[in-house]
Amino acid sequence: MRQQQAGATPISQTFRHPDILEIARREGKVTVDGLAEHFGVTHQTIRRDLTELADSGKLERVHGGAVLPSGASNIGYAERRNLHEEAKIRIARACAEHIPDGCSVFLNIGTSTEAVARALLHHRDLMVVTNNMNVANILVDNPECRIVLTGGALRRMDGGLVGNLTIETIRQFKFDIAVIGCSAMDADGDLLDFDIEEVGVSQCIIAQSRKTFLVTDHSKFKRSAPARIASAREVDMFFTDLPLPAGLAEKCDSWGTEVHFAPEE
Amino acid sequence: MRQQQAGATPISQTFRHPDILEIARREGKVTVDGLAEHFGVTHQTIRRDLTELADSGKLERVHGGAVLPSGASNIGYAERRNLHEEAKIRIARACAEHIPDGCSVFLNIGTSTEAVARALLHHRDLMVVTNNMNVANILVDNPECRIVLTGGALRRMDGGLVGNLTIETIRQFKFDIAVIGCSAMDADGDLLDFDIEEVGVSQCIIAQSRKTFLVTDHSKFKRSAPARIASAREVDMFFTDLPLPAGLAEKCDSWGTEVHFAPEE
DNA sequence: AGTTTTATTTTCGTTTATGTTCGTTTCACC
DNA sequence: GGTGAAACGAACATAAACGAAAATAAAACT
Repeated sequence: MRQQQAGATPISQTFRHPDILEIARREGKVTVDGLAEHFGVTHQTIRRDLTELADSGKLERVHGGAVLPSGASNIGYAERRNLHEEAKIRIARACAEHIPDGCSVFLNIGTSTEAVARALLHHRDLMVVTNNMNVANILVDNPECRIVLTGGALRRMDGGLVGNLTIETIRQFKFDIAVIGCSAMDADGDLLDFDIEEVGVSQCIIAQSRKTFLVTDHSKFKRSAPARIASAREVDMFFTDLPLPAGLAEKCDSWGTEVHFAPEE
Repeated sequence: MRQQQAGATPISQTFRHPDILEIARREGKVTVDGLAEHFGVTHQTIRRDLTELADSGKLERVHGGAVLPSGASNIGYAERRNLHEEAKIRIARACAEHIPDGCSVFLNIGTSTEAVARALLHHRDLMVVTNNMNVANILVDNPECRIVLTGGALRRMDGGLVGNLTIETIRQFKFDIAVIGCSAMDADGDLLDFDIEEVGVSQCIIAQSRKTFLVTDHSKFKRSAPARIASAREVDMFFTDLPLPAGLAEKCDSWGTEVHFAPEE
């Protein structure tokens, strides 16, 4: 009976691995041939090392060797962006139609708000404040849009700027419209998020805005998340792609929260 | 039997891809001929590389080579970036050699500091604070670098984040090294700038740093600008490409300002 | 001692990257 | 608006690189 090491961290800890990484970082790349000679071992052994290092994300395998990982950690994010992409675009377009030219808007972190940014590329005379570097990079292409970034540490995962600087920045503004996304939404109509820090930011944004727009695709209805941002009661307009779960629609109605569905084309 | 890899990431991997991207980012474009010679491979091979990079969205294919995807930055600035490009790269490299791994650095606005950012792509465990969005976009590719952006309004001209938020952010840090550029430098050894607001920022940076590095190419010696940042006396290391005008060299010497020339290769 | 586990080498069939050739498309110059 | 040269992509050949599995060596444990 063979025992297969399955769980946890299958990181084989060869003493070569640190050295390989060191060389890779110094030279930018490593070759199978070079390493085999350097350590006095077989090509096959080096290949196994490189495969392991690549599997754990420390290196990126190429034919003949390996290189440092390129675009860093935003791969998972890039995939998430493609998830429900068409729906997000439709939602974003509907949202953008309710954002008049010449007003001040906040866009927070998330793929949905980035989609809104893309939909705002032809609006005029906007003033957009954001804690999302991707939003800034997108709106650079709209020459009639003033862009303000909040300060903060850049989180590669999603381009977010996080930290206490963010809230301090937001306090200095008063927005016409806050456009926020959320990680999940439950049956009570509560907006939820995975990151407790972001919750504080979102709450602050809502407090500083005359109107609050929520953009969320239907997949968020099925998920849950630990931190509570606010109730949909505080949202003025809610943009999504599919009809709301039973009960939620009535609640929004009684709260005066306008629900807008982005029509499938 | 041909196996067609359909889903996921069909990005073929080769040593050349990272290099090609780096060249493209530096020069703004790449040519098939140039790359073929640079790597010592066939045109056909380069074409394949470019096709793959274009398919994955990293580049945009044109007849005879490839360019950076359109979205990015504006053109006037891109042109200025090419001015004295080789010199800037040499200067930046010399500067980066004096920045040890693991330290905290501020990079301010300017093409020269962006070049330094590119030279820091393989440093480890850095903490970089900047008021320059381009610097942030460059250093995203260094996974071992923490990036903090100051808040502020985005100035499209040069990617700078300007406004009172910047100084407030800087006050919260103490840097090992401040890397600053300037618009001009006069015979008295005074650093000058066109923008009065930036002067305040630069002064604040210098005050908050243990060491100050200045990066400037020789063209700045011939120009003048209205606002005074500081004297070269307050600079610890001065990186440039050509010998200083008469008189200035002696002054730097008497002030204890180390002058480093980036050698022409 | 003996046995199990782990790391490496050896071997071999398969995959992949690259160079070569050639017909087609695109560009630039007249 | 035509024409020649350059650039392009497809197809094929080949040599290098690859992964899987068995053989061997070296530790680690009983």
